[in-house]
Amino acid sequence: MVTKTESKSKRQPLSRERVLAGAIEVADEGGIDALTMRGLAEHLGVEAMSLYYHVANKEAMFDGVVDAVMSEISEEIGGFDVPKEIDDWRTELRRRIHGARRVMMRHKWAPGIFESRTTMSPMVIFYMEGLLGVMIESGFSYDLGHHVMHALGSRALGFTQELFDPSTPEQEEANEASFAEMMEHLPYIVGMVSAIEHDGADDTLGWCDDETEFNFGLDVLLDGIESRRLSQ
Amino acid sequence: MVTKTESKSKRQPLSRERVLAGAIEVADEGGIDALTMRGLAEHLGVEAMSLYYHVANKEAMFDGVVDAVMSEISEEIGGFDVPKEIDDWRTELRRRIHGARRVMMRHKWAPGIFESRTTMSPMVIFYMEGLLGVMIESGFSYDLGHHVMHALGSRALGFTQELFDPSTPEQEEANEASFAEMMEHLPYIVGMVSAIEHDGADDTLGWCDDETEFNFGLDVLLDGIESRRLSQ
DNA sequence: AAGGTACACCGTACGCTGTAAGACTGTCAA
DNA sequence: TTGACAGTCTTACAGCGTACGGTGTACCTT
Repeated sequence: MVTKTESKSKRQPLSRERVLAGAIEVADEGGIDALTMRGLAEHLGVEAMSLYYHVANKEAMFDGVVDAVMSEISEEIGGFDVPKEIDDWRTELRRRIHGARRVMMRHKWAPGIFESRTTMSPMVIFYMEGLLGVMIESGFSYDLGHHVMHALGSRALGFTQELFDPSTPEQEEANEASFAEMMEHLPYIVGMVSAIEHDGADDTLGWCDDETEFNFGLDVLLDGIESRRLSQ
Repeated sequence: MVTKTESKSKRQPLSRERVLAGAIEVADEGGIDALTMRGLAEHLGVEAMSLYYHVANKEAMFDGVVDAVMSEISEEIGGFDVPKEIDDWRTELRRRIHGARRVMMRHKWAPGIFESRTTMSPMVIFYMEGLLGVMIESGFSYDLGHHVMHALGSRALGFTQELFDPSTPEQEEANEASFAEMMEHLPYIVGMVSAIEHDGADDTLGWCDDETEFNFGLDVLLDGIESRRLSQ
């Protein structure tokens, strides 16, 4: 009842920024499924319906989160502007994409929500504009630049769709168990696994180093694109 | 009350197969969000809890649906077995991937649920075994084959992660509206759009022909891989 | 000082979801 | 006839997003 000065100092005001930042915190801590309106409200010391003053609905909140992540990428790579002088377009694209990837790795849930958007985030558009600008200024035709954007797809933002990555150790075990069951019908995969385990050059933890694989795929694409640029 | 012979002839027994087939029907008709346990039950003329006798839970049902879609792909391309004689590995891979893609295009919701799986579907494993087999029998090292599987990613199954594809005409309009607003800050994208609209060679409906773009990306990858195979 | 007004937040309630627990029903074997 | 069991349904519950209306507070005007 006697809450005159207390409530004033305690509760800092809510805002769209605080809602989005809180959403990212909750998702970082508990995964995307932990990000519920009620849960986020509790995290912010507020009631669920209060969020709706700053955000139209959950879907709109996701849009905002995507924009916030893109801002983080912008900081990471020092903005999206196209430099006047470009030594090597591949180096410049790689620099941006790897920066985006670092941010994505900090927020493992982010790829999933980027994929689920159906309307374009302004910040993503500006990011794409930057990539395209680098290409155009390096002698790409608009047509080739367009193709490249599609060919890169989500790789432009630093992530790929790894089919079936287990998020928990139990799932990993389950996968390996079902693998073991079918082994006799999988001569090529079994051969591959044992061949890779044998020399085990570039894998430290599991037998697939995400970073290595991402770079391999990116290099194949960029190399193939370069040869098309030269012959265009 | 007098339902002696009626119910017997009417209700054909439920089964795991009927549940999964029904799930695919519901998703085809109303999208993945329309696929709820209650909705599926109604579609099958049954109560929701009856489904749980044939399927452990919704997640397990999704696993089953993935397997069912993979079976459809298997039929589409005449099985996953590795042929004894392979003329050109690229042609053979393309044949399989395009077959998978046709099935995915019949079930537009399918990519989303493939991406959401965390444990591996047996049928997907067999599909991958087939792709890898084609490569190994064509002179790939296991190491290179492994890289290729990662580099292809979801493209191996015939779909790519197109960032922000609007699923409704309203969303498309919203996108174009927000585009128009930012146009002055998007010189490269504006240039690209007008350049492509200008000659408009291979696009019939929108300005991006999914099929063309998919093939472009796939060709870039396969070409780049071939050159690495030759120099391995 | 008194009243008006707009903003920020909250309490309650509704319809939807997946699914746990247990009761019913029909079919077949002993 | 009796029992067992597979298959289905009834009921119930907790959690979700969010519509609606109310409440408190800050500030401006008179």
